[in-house]
Amino acid sequence: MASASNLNAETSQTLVQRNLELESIDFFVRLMSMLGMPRSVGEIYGLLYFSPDSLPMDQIASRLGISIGSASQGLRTLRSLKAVRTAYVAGDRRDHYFAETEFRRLFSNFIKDEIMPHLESAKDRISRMEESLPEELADDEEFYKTRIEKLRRLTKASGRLLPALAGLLKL
Amino acid sequence: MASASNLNAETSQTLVQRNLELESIDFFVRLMSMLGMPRSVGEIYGLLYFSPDSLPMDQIASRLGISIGSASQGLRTLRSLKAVRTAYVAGDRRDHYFAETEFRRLFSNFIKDEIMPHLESAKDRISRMEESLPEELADDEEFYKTRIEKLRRLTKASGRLLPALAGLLKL
DNA sequence: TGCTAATTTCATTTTTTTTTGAAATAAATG
DNA sequence: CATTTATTTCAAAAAAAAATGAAATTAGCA
Repeated sequence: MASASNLNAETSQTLVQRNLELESIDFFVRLMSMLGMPRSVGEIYGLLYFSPDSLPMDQIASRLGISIGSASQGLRTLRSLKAVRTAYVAGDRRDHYFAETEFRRLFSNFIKDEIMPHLESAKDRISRMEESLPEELADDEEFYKTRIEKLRRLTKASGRLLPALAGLLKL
Repeated sequence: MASASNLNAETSQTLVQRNLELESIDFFVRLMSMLGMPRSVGEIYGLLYFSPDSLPMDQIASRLGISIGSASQGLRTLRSLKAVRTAYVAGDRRDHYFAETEFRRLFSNFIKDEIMPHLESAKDRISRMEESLPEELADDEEFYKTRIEKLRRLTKASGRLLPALAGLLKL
């Protein structure tokens, strides 16, 4: 029953495989939570990362012991980050998910979707600060100008650096 | 009363200054929350960032409308990141806080304190995976080996890249 | 088209995180 | 050294985030 693979992929799994799966889930739960993602998202990705076969949502949910609601939401998040994709499996009308494992691309999607929008709105906020300033602040004027300028440099540098980051990721 | 500065720094503030302060608080609350810091921490830093005078804890709390408990906790966090420092003010036994504004250094502290420890433990977890593997996985063996190797490369690259990041931050 | 299985949505519940406030501690002044 | 002021700590309350589960929707199949 060990390695004949997926005649009945829904049930057979060696202990070694299960152990890896658990480590993987643990690994990605932590990683994702550093990136501000909920536990369930990390669990799902961790499960799929070490799954040789793609898995339908209901199996993801039952293997992880989470609700199908959570699974659906989590998969939506992962899909939007392009961290999972779906595969057709003949004779099964369920969607089958597998992990996208090119971290470079994942990262760059994450930066584009989750970080850059914030940076954009930060720019606006800084502009508003600058506009609010030009009254007559006399002695303190320099202080405020300097601080605003610092923020501007910070956002500018981040806006350049972060997208470049994924490119530097030589994996 | 406008610009004579701090004879009575506890109370006098122009509208322009108050407006900047609010924008700054808003700005840093968002930024900090992206980095997983609680609201109060962002508020405190935002307040101090545009404060020409250093401020004692009780004033920070009352200006922000937060409890002194929160202020104490938040300042502890900021201190540990070296994002604020204290200044002596003659004839006042309270500690007076001001914002450290060198973002490059702040960043590198953040990476060192909040990210690198996780990366370290990730390495261990990957080693454990590798050790658990070397039974006989036959056909699937390659799959698992590849995936583990990918994780190793990811953590290795991150461990190099992240600390270097602060250096690249030319502000 | 009608039926059934798969998936999504979302109000409610649960869990986790953050804040509060008051008691404990520490530190400075007279 | 006693008293007052400043700060920390931490149990309890409040707020925020995430998960659940059941109803609604969608999509495939006969």
